[in-house]
Amino acid sequence: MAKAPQAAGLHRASLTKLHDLDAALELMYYGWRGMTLEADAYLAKQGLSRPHHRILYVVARRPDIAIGALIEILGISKQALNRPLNLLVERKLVTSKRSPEQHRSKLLRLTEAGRRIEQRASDHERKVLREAFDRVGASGAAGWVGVMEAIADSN
Amino acid sequence: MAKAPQAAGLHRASLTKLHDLDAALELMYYGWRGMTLEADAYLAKQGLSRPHHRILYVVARRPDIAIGALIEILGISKQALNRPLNLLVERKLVTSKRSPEQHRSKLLRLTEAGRRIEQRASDHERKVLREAFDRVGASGAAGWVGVMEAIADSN
DNA sequence: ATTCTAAAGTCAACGTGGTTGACATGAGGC
DNA sequence: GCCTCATGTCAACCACGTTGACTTTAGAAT
Repeated sequence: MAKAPQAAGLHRASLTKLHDLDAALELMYYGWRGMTLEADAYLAKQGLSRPHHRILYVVARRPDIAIGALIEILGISKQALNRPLNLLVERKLVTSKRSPEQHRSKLLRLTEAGRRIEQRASDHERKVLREAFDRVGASGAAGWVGVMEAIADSN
Repeated sequence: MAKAPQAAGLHRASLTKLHDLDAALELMYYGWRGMTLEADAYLAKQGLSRPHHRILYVVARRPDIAIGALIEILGISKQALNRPLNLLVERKLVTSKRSPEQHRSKLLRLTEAGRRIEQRASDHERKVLREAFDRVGASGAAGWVGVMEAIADSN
């Protein structure tokens, strides 16, 4: 976990389009990168990366989530979760306690520091989105949401 | 290189939203996954994965591209390109020839088989986009493009 | 012709994000 | 006391990326 992501892909375009939807396809790629670029750079400065952010993001929105539920949501294996989560606990960004009644599962929460980092990383992403939405106005934003929902639900 | 990507993330949502843009942020995540899911599954069946597809995609749109230019566009190192590209050449999906006059650089092209796989993989992605665009109509699609361009160009 | 340089190829070491499989621990249910 | 479930941990593996250090190839320059 280190290293800021590099330039990559340069400027989009420069490729001739073979199909009418190639431009849209590339926009999805560069859009994803555009949204995450600053956030990844910020996380890298903190010695963290995307998987850590995903954990922080989910735990922030589901305080007292158990490990098993977190695994489900992230869609990764228990072992894959282990390392990044332990790092977050070591760094005191996440606390892991057994609850009073339900001792069987551990409950995860963000510490103040964890909340701060989650917020800042996500803020970078939200900032990019906000500026884009502002640029195109409410109707454009609504269109974007409609398309993305259709894509997200296409599986 | 093998294994189809697994479910992961389940259904989107189920997370409480801390900010007004959280929904959009998650839409970007699930949108990217939604677009690439089928394509990745298809590629996995061919024993290929995303990096191979990126190579095929670029070479298809820039026939006779040199290795150096490909590295630039993909934004990865020469060594990182080497393995997947060699696999593609071994499988006769890509040909690599020195040109008559410019012997210094090799020129890459897709074979018929390479073109076919590139097309099918990209078709899966374009299909998802097309259905989404059809669902929201031309104005929604235009909004989507506007937002994505703003995001892509935000760096 | 020899030397210099640019493009490409190759090797080794490493980091990180995943995967399985196997096994240990901790705590509630019966 | 045992069973079971949630969690933790170890080892092996794979894919994808990185640097660094070289070699090979072939055009360019003196």
